[in-house]
Amino acid sequence: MNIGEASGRSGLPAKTIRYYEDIGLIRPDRGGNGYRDYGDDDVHKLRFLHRSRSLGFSVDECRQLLALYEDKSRASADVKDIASSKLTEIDRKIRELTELRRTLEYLVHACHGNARPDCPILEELSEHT
Amino acid sequence: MNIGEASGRSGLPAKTIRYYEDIGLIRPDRGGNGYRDYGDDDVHKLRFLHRSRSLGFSVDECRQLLALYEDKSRASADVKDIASSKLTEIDRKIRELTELRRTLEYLVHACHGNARPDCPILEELSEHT
DNA sequence: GCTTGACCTTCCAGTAACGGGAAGGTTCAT
DNA sequence: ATGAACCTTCCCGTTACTGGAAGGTCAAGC
Repeated sequence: MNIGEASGRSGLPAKTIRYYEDIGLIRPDRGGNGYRDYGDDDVHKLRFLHRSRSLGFSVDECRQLLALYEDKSRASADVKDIASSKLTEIDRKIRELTELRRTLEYLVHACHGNARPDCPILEELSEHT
Repeated sequence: MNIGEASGRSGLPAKTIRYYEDIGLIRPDRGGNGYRDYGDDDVHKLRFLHRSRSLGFSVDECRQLLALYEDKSRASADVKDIASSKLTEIDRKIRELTELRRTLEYLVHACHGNARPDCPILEELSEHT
């Protein structure tokens, strides 16, 4: 498929997809016309990149995560190390999002209807750190 | 307190804290010596910024969230709108992190000990989208 | 077959969100 | 009073894109 469809299916702008190719994250085929040609697995990777980027992982971390899949020759111990260090980080992110969620929920429900004089959102936010 | 201590307490590099001042996110006082002087509430804000940035919110989204607290004159309906649209996004992020977590967990436990021939991490990753 | 519009290509320049490091002022302990 | 450890501004570099120009390709309709 062309880059437009890959963009539509992955949610990533075509510009970004080309950029990811520039920095070596994905290697699409080329048609005789010079157009990039993406397969379903490319779309999987792009979708994965879209997600993990939006969750606060750097492009380099995404590259590591992708490598877990792609580098079939990598030793399993390495895979475990990288994956479990990411697991720790993911758990932290989930905890923090949950706390942020609770705080916003409070803001929506507790400060109802009228001007909030002293909604303690920031105190809430930092109390649970 | 000086920027070094504010950095230590918030987890943000001093460079980043100065940058956040440049773009108008925080307004510390200045001492007679020209040094920036941070209060506890500044540290709260910085800690909040540190967190929400690492969770994939843009600086501009963080600015909105901070504004929920700071702009006391804002109408409550606006607060609710912004906060609840962020709530939706937070829920999505939590869902995606949970799925990513499950996939990595699988990678760590299911592909144990030896070279993985066909660890379907990407299929897993995209299946649940 | 020829145009037209929606694709695609490369390239170059700009932006956002920092980070490194120079050049110099301040503070504090020895 | 001198060195270490802070702090200041300024400027340049990097990461991860984003916009736009200039031009090639393709499928549909006349």
